Amino acid sequence: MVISRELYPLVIVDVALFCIEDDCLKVLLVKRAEAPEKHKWALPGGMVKPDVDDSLEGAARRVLNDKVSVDIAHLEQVCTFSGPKRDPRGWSVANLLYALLPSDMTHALVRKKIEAVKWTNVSELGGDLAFDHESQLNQAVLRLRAKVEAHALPLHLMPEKFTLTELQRTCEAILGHPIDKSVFRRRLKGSADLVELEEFERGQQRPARLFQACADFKFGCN
Amino acid sequence: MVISRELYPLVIVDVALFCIEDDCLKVLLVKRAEAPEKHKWALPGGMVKPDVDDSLEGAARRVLNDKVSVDIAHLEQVCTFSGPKRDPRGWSVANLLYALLPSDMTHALVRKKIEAVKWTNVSELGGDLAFDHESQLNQAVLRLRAKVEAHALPLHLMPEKFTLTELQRTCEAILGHPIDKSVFRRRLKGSADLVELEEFERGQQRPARLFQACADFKFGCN
DNA sequence: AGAATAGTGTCTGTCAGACAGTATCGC
DNA sequence: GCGATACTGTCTGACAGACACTATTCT
Repeated sequence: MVISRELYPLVIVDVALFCIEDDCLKVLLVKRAEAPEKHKWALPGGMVKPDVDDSLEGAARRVLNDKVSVDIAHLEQVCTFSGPKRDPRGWSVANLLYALLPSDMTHALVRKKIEAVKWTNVSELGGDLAFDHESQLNQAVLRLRAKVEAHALPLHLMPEKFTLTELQRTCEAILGHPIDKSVFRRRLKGSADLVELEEFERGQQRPARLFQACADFKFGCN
Repeated sequence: MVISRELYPLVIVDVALFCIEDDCLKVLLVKRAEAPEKHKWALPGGMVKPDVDDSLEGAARRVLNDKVSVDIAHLEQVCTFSGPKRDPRGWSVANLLYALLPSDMTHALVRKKIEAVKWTNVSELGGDLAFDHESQLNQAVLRLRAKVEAHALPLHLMPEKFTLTELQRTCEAILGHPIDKSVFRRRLKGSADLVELEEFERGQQRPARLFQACADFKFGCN
């Protein structure tokens, strides 16, 4: 059955999946195995399938499962890109969502239905992404940054247990600039999102106390 | 031509058009002239038409023009509502946008293609809106409030010339609580968005200085 | 002891909230 | 002068930035 592209827009979800690696904010890119934009790097994305998906968030979850076999804790709408030109297949609406992957799961990805996968430092983009994905990625980064600036803690990016210094490095990676240690820790004092553990991380120096996210933590709901 | 609803989602734009009337924040509701949800009050909205629209914003502008004959200065995406159940016609994606109408234009509306139009106080909703429009409206109000709380000035709601007291009343109507006068004015001192005029509004008391938005004002871009 | 990292204390400037005070109009 | 509204001044507390300081580990 042929659908008239003059009558119905394509509905797409694209996902910016972030993680922290080497104290840098990275985003998942996939190499497209099919036209259009074949062999180009892109955000993982795909058509919304009304017979399978229950919502845009569900579609985004399915796409991530299909392409890299991950289940995602946090998923959030950013904004929408639309128009006749942004996809050569026709008038389209791309719904951008972003998601956060804990840093102890970045190596658990399994490539499927695509040519390749990579984590790319968001500040070192080649500038040759498919479609309008570079604009999309910029919007997703801006949104994530805005949340952290509004004092939301990106705990979904952290492993189960972490030190305050690790959390600070994560926030710095997102914001793109250093934060004063005492300012950062002062803010955390009153936070109900963190649970102080009686465990310590032992290294080459003074051990650091470990923390974890509180049970009902949701990013962005203060 | 029949389209398989199992394969392609409906793409809709819904618009929350706000204005200030009697120092209250009001939203435009239209009474639907067609099924589904015939005769129910709803946000103005409609299908995106790829053969006519150049983007979701363009579609929203067209919808407002079609139903109440207004051209809108400020239009912004809020978020998206999706799923198989929210519209009886099938799996749909409703893109919610909001817009601001200057208070000296609220009587310029011309009803077209709909049964009726009304401005409704957002804090006095009957609770019987069509589809998920009540949730949508709540999201739009939250977004508008967040912007004003972040010190964006809702100048698109104001007439061309206005006093600081009028602007304060507008912000209070959006936020839903009073603001201290001196705090409000102190903030405005440094604002590049306002142009101080040499005109005054004369009334029963001491005349108040008039202001207007600066030439390149855009809501939310500080 | 010294290096390294964890964690704290304190000074300062900025700004919001609260509220009182002054200024300028019509009557 | 009086009422009403426009507009300003000032005190206070909360908090961010800057930076120095103490604490605890390993070598």
